[in-house]
Amino acid sequence: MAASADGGRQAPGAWASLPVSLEELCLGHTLPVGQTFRWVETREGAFTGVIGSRAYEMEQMEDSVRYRVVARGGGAEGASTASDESRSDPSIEDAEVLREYFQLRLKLADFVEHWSGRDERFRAIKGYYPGARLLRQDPVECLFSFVCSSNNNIARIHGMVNTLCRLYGTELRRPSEGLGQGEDEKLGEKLYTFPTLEQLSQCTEEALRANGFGYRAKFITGSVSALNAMPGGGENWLLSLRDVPYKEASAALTELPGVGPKVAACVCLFSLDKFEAIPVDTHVWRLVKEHYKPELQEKKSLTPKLMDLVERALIDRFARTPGGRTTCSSCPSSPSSRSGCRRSCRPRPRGRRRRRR
DNA sequence: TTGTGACCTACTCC
DNA sequence: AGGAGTAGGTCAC
Repeated sequence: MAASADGGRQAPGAWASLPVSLEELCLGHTLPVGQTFRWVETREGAFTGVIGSRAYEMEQMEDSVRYRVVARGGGAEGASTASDESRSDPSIEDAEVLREYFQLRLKLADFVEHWSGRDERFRAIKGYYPGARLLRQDPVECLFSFVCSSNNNIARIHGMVNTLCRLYGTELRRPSEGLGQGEDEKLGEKLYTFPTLEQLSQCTEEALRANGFGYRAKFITGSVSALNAMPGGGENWLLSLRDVPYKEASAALTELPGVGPKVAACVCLFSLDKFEAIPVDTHVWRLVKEHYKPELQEKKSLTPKLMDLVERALIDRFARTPGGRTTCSSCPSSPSSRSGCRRSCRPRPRGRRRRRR
């Protein structure tokens, strides 16, 4: 724990360590692959990003991941999903937030073994993507991030999510000594929480359009309004979807403007514990036609019905047990997620891929 | 039920 | 140089 950061200078946030191997958690295969848009790679193998009301710096080490909190929320905790941190040791809470976010209670090796036994192709390529984990994100953040994702690319989605945070989120406090000076060019000068629904309620379609959201502007304001109309509040309504079956949650989400089957699947998978959700995007669609369902080659467009079919095919292939039940309830990651098909297949033994910017 | 085009924007390819 | 194609789609016909 608490290794000193650099010889002399007192580090504002002490470094601590998560005892996980690269096979269990590789930051480079988990954070910049399109399931979250809140992390910036500040240098090789090191990322800075915000979870709830804490900003973390994380770095991939030989047999662990080290981290420190570089900024925190103010009095009003904003989008924090963690319980009250005043009651217990903040450093314990800091670690617990990470364990929950990275779902470290789930052992990735068990699932890699299971999928390897079910699919030859997975077996052949698994070594190229060690430690690619599924995150458990805040549903509000996840929803609005993926509403921005339609007809879009990762770099631009990243920019839009940052804009939402900068315009409507809460600025996080850095400890006294200016932390991380010098790496701020990539990071931006300030760190913000993702805005709460209440904060998002301030935004207008015109303001969003002026900030480059395009036709997604009315999706965002529309979804904010729809969520605000939910009895008990939109945040609670979204969280309550964790307790209903996947298809039910997905159907409820697609009622929101800007949320189609693909975005709903993303929100279900990345924030609502629906491990059987498979976001069928253009890449998954192509991959499935190429390797699993060649008879679909002739299909022109990807209709909701076909998305269902693709999803079922992948569930059958990877999650079905001989008894006919799926293993989805405990499945930590989907082998069909984009981490598999978008990345080159060059071996990266240390798992630290460069990202193009 | 499926197919089609519009929708914002930036970047790559040719 | 500049148009077409594409990027992790959704919506309205």
